[in-house]
Amino acid sequence: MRSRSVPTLLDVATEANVSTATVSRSLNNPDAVVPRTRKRVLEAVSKLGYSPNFGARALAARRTNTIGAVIPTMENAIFARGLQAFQETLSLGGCTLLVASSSYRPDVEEEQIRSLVARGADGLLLIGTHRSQKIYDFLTGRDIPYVVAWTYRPDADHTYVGFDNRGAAIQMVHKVLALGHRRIGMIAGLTAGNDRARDRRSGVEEAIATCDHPAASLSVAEAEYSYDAGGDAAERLMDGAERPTVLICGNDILAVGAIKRLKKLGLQVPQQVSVTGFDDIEVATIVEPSLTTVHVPHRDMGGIAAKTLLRMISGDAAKRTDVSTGKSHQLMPDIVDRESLVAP
Amino acid sequence: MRSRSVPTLLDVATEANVSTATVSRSLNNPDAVVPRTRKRVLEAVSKLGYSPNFGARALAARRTNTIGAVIPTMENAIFARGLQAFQETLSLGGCTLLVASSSYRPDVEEEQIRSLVARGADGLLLIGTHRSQKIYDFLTGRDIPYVVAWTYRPDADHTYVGFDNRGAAIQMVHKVLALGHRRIGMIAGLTAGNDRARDRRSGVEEAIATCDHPAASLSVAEAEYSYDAGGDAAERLMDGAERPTVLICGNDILAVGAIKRLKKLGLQVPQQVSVTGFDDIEVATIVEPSLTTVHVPHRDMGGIAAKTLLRMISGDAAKRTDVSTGKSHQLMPDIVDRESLVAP
DNA sequence: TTGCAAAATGCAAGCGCTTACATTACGTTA
DNA sequence: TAACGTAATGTAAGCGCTTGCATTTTGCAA
Repeated sequence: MRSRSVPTLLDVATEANVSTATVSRSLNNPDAVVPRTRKRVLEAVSKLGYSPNFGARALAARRTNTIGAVIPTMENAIFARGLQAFQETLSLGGCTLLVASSSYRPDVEEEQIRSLVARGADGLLLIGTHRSQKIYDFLTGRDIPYVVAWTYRPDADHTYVGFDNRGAAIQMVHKVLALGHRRIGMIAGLTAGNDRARDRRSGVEEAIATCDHPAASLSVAEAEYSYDAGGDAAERLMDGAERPTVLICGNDILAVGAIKRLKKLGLQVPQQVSVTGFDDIEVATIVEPSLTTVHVPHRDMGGIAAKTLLRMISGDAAKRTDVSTGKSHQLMPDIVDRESLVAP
Repeated sequence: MRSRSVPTLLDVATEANVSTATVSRSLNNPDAVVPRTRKRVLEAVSKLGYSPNFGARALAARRTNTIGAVIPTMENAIFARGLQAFQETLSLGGCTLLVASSSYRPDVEEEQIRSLVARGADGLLLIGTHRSQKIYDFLTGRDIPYVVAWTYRPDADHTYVGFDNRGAAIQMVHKVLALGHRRIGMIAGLTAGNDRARDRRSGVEEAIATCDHPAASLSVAEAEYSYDAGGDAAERLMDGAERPTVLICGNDILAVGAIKRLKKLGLQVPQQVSVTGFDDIEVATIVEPSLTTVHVPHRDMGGIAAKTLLRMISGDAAKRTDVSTGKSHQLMPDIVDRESLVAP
């Protein structure tokens, strides 16, 4: 039998014997109110257990100090880590982060984006470029700044904070080739609707097609993001006519799955087959042999994305989508040498 | 020079030549409107690219269909997995999930909880019980249902969806004792402000104190949630006067960190030292030797928590905090035997 | 003490939406 | 065809907050 309804600004005002305007100001712009009054207001606030209604505030103030992020899934360490940094930097800037995950489904992603915008997100963090133009138009039409992360493109279509997936893949191929490998297998992540996976795959394909080792051959298998799928793909590849001497993997999970399976099949890694990864998540150092992989500075990326977004939303509407305000930022991944890659 | 401002309900109404009430109804309660009208409205909506303002809606309707969750960190696989399932179930029930992370800081957590409530969360998912009574009062006073997850207690103070951390720890000790270990080391997670970690630690301590093996001894080290910290703690423990024959770890990350370090120090795992974990995250199967650990059904837990919350918020205000509506649910963890634990 | 500018506070108009209630349109029945 | 019940639509009052402008208070110089 409680349920005296939730206290509002007016209740606080009455309690403190001031107007609602003064209460509002004591809360949002303390300097505009004399200390004595402010103190009285704050007391009333805590006495009543008042806490402002966000929707009403957003409605009246037309600013929410909220940034939204839509990620494919929380179950992927690389997003988790980047987001954590993103959030930390954001809160330094006084912004709150709202996270939604799309399960890699474009329709869900679109819905989530709209939902975040409806909730008043002042800006958005998006993963990868691959989405319908309609969504970009929607965002632009509403003047909502966004940054595209985990990907970098030299074009000026969006504000990117990321790295060149394809370039890094090419680099890895060159390294593999230089060691003398010629029969190469690739376990790619699912490329449908995933530009990062696609860039990595096409980078590998291109690098091999255009290299000056005529003997170099490539066979590719795609696998969903799981250890088992990586293992299955590895098994399939090793069953092929041209048994590869190296397996280049689209991400560390696939690589680790591959290593485990190869060992189970009695193959020695890296003596008989080398394996490489991509992302450099922690498990890369846990698996044996430890994984030679492409290191991506996820935390830096999150931090820079946050700063970029903060800058973009603080600019006045006119400048929001301005190129100089939303300057893209390219991060440089590098290969970290561990044990899983050796000469054939 | 675009910036015709964002379309509102009124714009749509004008465009479709109806009242705002009709537009609102076509969107939220289609059956209340004749198909011909509805069609006209929907056309206007898509022509204008209208999308409702969430804050305004929440303000007027006093219901948001939103559930909030505050987790310690996104960088922990166990929360990520549970949350993913939580979200999936929630969206089946037509609810959206808002996630915030507290970095294990009580003050931040409180702030996040208030912020989620201010944002209109209809219900909350909280991790563990350890927080100031003030917060629970706040939630109760506002009639906001919440479930406490990742922990289960037989009391009726809250609605729990979780498991008995202490019980599981005790179980593990019995197993270790039964194998013949007597000099036991424990690497516990940081227990300050973390009831899960504390329960696991006290479970181990109690089980050893009350067992009927007078020779059994225990030394404990705490470590933050990282591989390195786990390794350091392992090293410290092995340097002690009574070198343990088994290391019981408060979570898998610590256990894996310990295994890696022990191997580096030239100790054979499990022949010279056994190691056990807690959580059963994927890396438990990657490390060598694979980890004997306590398996916790994280996904189930997320799903059940979501269903419980959904049930609680659909009840009318009077029943919300009713015991039968918010029935606690205890999940049963079990030990999965792998390679890292053998007789001394 | 008086007068005045500046600082502090109050007033009230919305922000975009939902919904109780009033009004209108429609299809039936006598 | 008239009268009436019902379904469809419209009207308008807020929901809780911010903020431009009006009003009051304050501090200080004369």
